[in-house]
Amino acid sequence: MVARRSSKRGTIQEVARLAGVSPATVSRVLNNHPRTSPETRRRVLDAVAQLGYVPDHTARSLKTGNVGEIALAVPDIGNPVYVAIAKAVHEVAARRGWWLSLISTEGSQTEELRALRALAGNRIDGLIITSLTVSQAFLRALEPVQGRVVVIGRVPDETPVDNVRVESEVGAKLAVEHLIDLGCQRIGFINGVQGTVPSTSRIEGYRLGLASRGMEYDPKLVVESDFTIMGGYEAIDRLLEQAPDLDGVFAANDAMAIGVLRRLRERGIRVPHDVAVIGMDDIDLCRIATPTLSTVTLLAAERGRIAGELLLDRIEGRAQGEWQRVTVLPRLIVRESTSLLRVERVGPPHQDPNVGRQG
Amino acid sequence: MVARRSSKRGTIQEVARLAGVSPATVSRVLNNHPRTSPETRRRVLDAVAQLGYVPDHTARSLKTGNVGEIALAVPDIGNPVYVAIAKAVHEVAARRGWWLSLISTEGSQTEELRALRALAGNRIDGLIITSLTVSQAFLRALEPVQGRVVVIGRVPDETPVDNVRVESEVGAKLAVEHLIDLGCQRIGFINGVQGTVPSTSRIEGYRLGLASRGMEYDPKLVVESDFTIMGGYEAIDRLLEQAPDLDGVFAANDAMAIGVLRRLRERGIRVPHDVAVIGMDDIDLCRIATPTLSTVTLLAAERGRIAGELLLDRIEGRAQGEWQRVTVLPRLIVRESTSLLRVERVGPPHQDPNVGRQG
DNA sequence: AATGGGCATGTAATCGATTCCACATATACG
DNA sequence: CGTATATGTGGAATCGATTACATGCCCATT
Repeated sequence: MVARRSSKRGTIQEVARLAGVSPATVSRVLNNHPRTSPETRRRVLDAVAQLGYVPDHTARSLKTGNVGEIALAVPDIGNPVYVAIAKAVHEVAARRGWWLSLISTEGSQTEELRALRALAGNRIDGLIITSLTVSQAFLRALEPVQGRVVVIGRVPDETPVDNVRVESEVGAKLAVEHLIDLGCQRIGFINGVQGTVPSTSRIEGYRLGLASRGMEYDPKLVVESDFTIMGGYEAIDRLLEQAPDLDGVFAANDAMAIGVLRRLRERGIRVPHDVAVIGMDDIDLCRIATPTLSTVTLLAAERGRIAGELLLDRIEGRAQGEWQRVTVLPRLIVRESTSLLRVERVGPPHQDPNVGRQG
Repeated sequence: MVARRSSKRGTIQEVARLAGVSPATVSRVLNNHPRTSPETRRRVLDAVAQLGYVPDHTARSLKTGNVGEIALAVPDIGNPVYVAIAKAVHEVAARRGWWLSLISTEGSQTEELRALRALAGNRIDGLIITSLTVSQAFLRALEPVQGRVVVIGRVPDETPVDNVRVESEVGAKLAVEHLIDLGCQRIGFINGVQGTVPSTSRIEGYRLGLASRGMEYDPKLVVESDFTIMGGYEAIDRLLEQAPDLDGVFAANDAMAIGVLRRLRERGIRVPHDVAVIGMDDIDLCRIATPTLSTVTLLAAERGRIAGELLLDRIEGRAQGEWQRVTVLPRLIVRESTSLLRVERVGPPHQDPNVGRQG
């Protein structure tokens, strides 16, 4: 990585010379300082236009001590959940006059630490980070950048950051209870990558849901996968092998649930008649899937918005003291994949009643 | 947008004082200059560790004249095509030691110009930009940043940038010819937002495809939509109203084609038996859709990779002179939505033969 | 006419690193 | 032993902006 700035766009000195004023005056005009005469102002702006001058952002940042940019680091920009978060943060940042850039960490801890280092080195002013696995190294790296970082996803209580969380155990519990209330007796669970924060809380919620309805936990009903469509597609085969009497499936996210729907259709197993399926996240695809997919929304956009506001409040100096802990509550969304259970359907497929609601 | 750097992480001066050397020496150690004694090196690194010192990126950039960062500006990070491009660029950037950040312009020209200004102001070293509508203002803004920008998407020949293109007319033509060769007589076309570069070239290809097989262009067979799933969903209704005798549909992208599939299923129209459907882009969803969706790939990942290499070759000084024009050729990918046309299907749905191929 | 205040502008210090140049010391060579 | 060369380190200039402070001017007030 070697580069050298190529096209000289001119400096403030050259603008000053051309306009016949001092660099200080040019700076004042460009930054809209109150005391500048209209005449000087015009001369400076003319010179700027003539040279095509653009202030050097690096020099400006060095002097002013801030760069006007925040970043959002997510494990995978291909994941619709993170896209939803990103769009929400982007909206907040734009409204409040900040530049947002996105960083895809590909789930690698090295990349996460790199993002935190970028923050420590003042490459950016603030960072919103969503980490799948909150390690000790990660927590240590948060120390030196206190007050400039917001974590989406649960961190230990004493961690010195603002934090946006979702009670995903509660969400998983809602999903399982919903299946049970529909009449399901044998509910399979397809989890994501073991050891990650989301997978841990979802298996916990699965157990809670069973317990709350007095049902036994059976390890035969649980398989592990990887949070992708193809992962769900192959996981349902393993699950059916372990538990052929299955009549409901809860997948730890919608992507896997959609893989499940696809595979079940291939195998001639009807949803929801033979097996009811529910996912989690409420991505746009749920409304496109066949049948439309019931799910539990974890309010990704809402969390993104909150994280954005928290971060900017903090780095704009609008908020001080106490680290914030904001928790959002999941909601159940019922669609075709858990409707009409064991009731024969008549007539053509109908329009999804949830079409048009906010994703 | 007001902020001030909060936590002082210390400066190179303080490290120097603690290590009992000069700032120059600290800098040399940190940048792995050849002539530094092991003893001094150790003392400096100890001091760095003790203070938790991280070099100020802004100051470093000002002096060295480059920031080690490139950006990719896309109209919509929610669009899988741009995600594919982003992943490819990210891979190239990481391999070559550059930091990549993503900018979502939301299709707004203001945001595109803002990205180009960021480049002009040395906030970033290089930029890859994909623009839906190449305006005069846009082309003018490219002038001052010559040699540091790559455009994905066609620009006028004389434009002073490296350029990666795809012959999407040829792609559209392939799709239409494929439908005709299957026996389709009345092929509808659902275009995206009129006036954008992609939509212009796709309607052109549609006409070319018809012409090459001696078929007439009928305006009744064309409707406009917006490149989204929901857009395709409602557009097919309009199209069927104008042309009830339709037996094939070419949608200007896969997202709309998937909306079409969904709506046709709701209306009890069988694909491909009654109407064959083909899209364009080859997004992952094609292999998940019911039926799996035939399409024409425009090689998004490949274009991203090429753009990344071109940009870095240029700003690393590895390439000079002549502006590059790289064109990739679309390929037809046949799946269920255009297979077995007018042949009754037997047995259960089969595995998509394209599963596993590179998206 | 002298004084004072407000205003527009210039001078120069500053942000925190990198790097050219000079210098001191150590080593090699004849 | 004296000179030449190699090596490690420090001093100070520098990148390009912002901004505190100083300055000079004009006009109002007494």
